Amino acid sequence: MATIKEVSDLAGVSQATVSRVMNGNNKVSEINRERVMAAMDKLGYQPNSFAQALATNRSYSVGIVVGTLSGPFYGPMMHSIESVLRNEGQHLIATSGHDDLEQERDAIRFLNSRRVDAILLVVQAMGDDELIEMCQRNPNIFVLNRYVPELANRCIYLNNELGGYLATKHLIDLGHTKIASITGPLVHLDARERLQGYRNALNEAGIEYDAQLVVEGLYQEDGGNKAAAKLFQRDVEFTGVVCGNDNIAIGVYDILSLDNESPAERISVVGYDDMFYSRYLRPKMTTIRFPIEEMGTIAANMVLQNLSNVDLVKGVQLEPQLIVRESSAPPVG
Amino acid sequence: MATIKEVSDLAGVSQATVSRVMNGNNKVSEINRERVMAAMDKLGYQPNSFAQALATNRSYSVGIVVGTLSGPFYGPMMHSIESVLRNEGQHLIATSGHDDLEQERDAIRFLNSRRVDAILLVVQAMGDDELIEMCQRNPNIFVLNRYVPELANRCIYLNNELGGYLATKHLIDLGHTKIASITGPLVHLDARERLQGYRNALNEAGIEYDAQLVVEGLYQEDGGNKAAAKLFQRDVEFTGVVCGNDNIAIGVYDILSLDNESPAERISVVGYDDMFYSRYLRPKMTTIRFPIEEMGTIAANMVLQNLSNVDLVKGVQLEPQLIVRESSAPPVG
DNA sequence: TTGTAGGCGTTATCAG
DNA sequence: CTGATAACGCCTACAA
Repeated sequence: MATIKEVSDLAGVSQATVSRVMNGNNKVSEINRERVMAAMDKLGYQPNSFAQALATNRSYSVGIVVGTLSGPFYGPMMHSIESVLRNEGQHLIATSGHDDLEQERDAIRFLNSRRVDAILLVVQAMGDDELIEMCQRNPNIFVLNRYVPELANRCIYLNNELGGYLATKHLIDLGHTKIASITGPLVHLDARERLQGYRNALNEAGIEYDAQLVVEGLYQEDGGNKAAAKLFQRDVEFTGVVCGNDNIAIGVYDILSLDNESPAERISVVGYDDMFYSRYLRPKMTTIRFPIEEMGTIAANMVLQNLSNVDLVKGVQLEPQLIVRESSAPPVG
Repeated sequence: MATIKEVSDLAGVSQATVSRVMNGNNKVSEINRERVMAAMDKLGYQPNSFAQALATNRSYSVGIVVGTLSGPFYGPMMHSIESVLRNEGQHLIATSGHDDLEQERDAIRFLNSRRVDAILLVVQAMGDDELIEMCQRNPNIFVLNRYVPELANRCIYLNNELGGYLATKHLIDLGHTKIASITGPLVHLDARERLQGYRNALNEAGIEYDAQLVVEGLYQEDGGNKAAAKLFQRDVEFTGVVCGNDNIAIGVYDILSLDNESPAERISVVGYDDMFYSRYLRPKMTTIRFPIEEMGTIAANMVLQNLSNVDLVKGVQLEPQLIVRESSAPPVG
């Protein structure tokens, strides 16, 4: 690859001049500018960003560590982040932590040695303490989809309790009184918050909380099926189920279909997250929308602001929204 | 951030020695090694990869440009690529081209100036000629999911014709003779190839090709609905539909459901790609599996080989596979 | 085994 | 407006 020196030689000017035209410094004569441009063009010159970064101490890139590069959750988020970053001449370096502590650490190490201008963290495995310590060392770290009180001004997170409340309230409004809940793993704060929202709605409606109606499931693949099966095996009646996420809700769909039943007939089901495929299910799923893209956009903007030395006073809490589709209906009988 | 100099000062050795312990050079006395390690630790030292890359002319990172960072297609691919790369100490820098020529060029420019060790291209907008020219300049570019004859040894692609054949053959084997096809945009080579596979199967079975039964659709979102609607409005009979991808097949699902019909009852439908959500649909979709992850793995390995100077003699063609689920059945009557 | 010193490709300061 | 030249942080002969 051509270097600045080759360009300057070819153009018959100094390296400094080449550098100047690259960086849009206007103190260059028109004639020289043209000569330089021509030379660059001829050589297919691309500045070496390592050298640039070394000299300027700026990398013009921000790093993100997500759970996985695939999946309906992180994808849209990275997408929106990249869009706004790119508009400002920044680039995104994406790494994944696979919800594994060592890998998360490794990813962060990588981004640090890459001297990214900022780091976006969407991590599960790493504990609050470690997070806090890192943030103290590095003022350009932001935490997504997670709330850490000590890091309040660098967190962008969802009001999960409200989501759980909305889902439950929806069923209550439809007339349901026997409402079950299949939660995500309760080690996760968000699962606990969603459950709390469920309790709040129940409470508000004067419905007593019944532990028999609550089962803990997994967010992944068929964690939903297992948990749903468990619920149906218990000897309790219910006409609606509030789920920890869409995957779990799909598990309920599956269990119902074993009896040739469909959601909303005898049992209403409400998901959570509104993954893009939820609308492809039949019946279309009633769910809680999680503004993933918006979270990404906001995060990216916070980064940009921080980089231009605007003081960040507080984090951002996003509101979930109820999306009513076809999997919920008034109880029969 | 601490530099190598600070570490060497603190450890009371030269920078060279610090560099040696970093790079696992064993010609360092145990005592000095320990001193250095302690110093690094104390300072939270992270080598500056810009400086390293500048000095070694190696970045230990490979770049990829995909259509979008989100979506069920690119995600799994990046995921598998990152996995194998990471195992070898390489990192993935992901950028997106949004199927837009300027953005694709920009992404490539970025990766070039990042001096990535190799570039993986999954691009749509860029023409063959431009691709060829780039590959000539840079021997470390690979083309995924696309076949360019002149670049045969750096392409990893799918046997699309076979896929179209398998889908159609499946319906024929079930007893169907009136089989429609909703293709992707025929400007795309893969859509044309899939269509050709359809023709081949028909031909082999002695069924005459009927242009009335073929309609061109879009791969995205509701491109399927529109094309399906068009097909159903034509005055032709058919009992099976072979689709250009799963999205299009979902369009057929939707159209059928308007009449309260379900796939496999009167009309069988076969998708293409086996997106992960296809199994969540009811009835579960019969489709052609596209080994996306495998494509990623292979690509990553090619990169690795090329980096260790193994000569690449040929590209790789992957075989699609028929996945029979519930949306196809023998024709009734 | 260790240290010295030159070089990697840019930027930026400072004279001209 | 232009050109030397000293950083930037690290690696790597070469010498000791």
